[in-house]
Amino acid sequence: MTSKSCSDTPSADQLMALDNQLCFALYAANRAVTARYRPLLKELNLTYPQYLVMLVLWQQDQSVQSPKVSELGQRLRLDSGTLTPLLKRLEERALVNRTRGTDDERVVRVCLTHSGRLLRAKAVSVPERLMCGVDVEPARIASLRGELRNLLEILERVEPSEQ
Amino acid sequence: MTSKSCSDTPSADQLMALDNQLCFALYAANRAVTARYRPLLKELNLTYPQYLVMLVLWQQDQSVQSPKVSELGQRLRLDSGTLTPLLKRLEERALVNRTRGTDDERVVRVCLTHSGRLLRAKAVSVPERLMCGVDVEPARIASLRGELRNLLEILERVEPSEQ
DNA sequence: TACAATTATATTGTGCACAATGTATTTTTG
DNA sequence: CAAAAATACATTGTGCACAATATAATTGTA
Repeated sequence: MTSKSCSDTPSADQLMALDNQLCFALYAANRAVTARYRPLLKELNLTYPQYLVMLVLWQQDQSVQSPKVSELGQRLRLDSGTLTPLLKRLEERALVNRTRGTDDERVVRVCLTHSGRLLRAKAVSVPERLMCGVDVEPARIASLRGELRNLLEILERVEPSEQ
Repeated sequence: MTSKSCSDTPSADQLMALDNQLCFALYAANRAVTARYRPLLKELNLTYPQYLVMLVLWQQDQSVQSPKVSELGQRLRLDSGTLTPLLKRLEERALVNRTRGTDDERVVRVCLTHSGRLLRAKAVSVPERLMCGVDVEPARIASLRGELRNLLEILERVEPSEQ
């Protein structure tokens, strides 16, 4: 007998099978979920990443200061190359204002406009309506969400040592 | 007492909190995982979606017939608008051949070239190396993958009735 | 206080995703 | 068999993602 049994060392074929990869499951599930959001967000005229930005802004609307672009980026794990044009489109639609800082002229703070705040009322029904007609127990959703956050946290913790 | 307790009916604020949404957990985890693939795939000069296409082609290389573009699309849940330019780029790099069907001139079949087949040898180490230095038990990965496939299956089953 | 290093955002370019539309080729139907 | 419907890709346009680079402002340092 060798030190490891067959079940311990899957073949290269098995390791490379599409359906055995976490990456593809994540990739496909993510697109299936965003596809489910799409018709709901279309009613708000928002894309999915734009909706995420609005969620952050709605959540922090009570804060003393509007978030910087970099703070939105940290929260959503997006860089300025993604956020800058996205925020400009939201600004064109008068949902947000981008204002250059007075003390530090490098920073841009993003705050909601009146219509941006109003849009929240139309968005509150989205989370409930999303899983309408989909037979999944809320507890399983919550557990899956927890597992994904755990994975994300571990991956982000490891990065600094690698690379 | 009302018919439902507070814990049964979370507030709109709670429902709309970014961290309470499955969608964001999926979105962020997916990008974190693909970011982990990126340096490994750069050694093969493949993007992540290109890698997924190659995985399908490597897996089906023994098949009697090469897959159609539409079959790749079904497998990966991608449409021709995504696949056509991606496959053209793989063809430019001489990893695949795209050949118009002889019997049915509408279909395009995609097969591996010699170098496309050779590239597999360089790719076999990717799955193992991916989670190197990341402290997650394989069993948890497998379970998460199962949950995601389950979710995907449910979402795809529901679609036809809705929309 | 000059000047180097750092910080925060913007710009450019490539490659997905996906909706909408176009085009050529079957297949079905009257 | 001809016209209509369906099929399979291709094209176009918009909006992310992200790498690489640029620009401007601030901070640290000799």
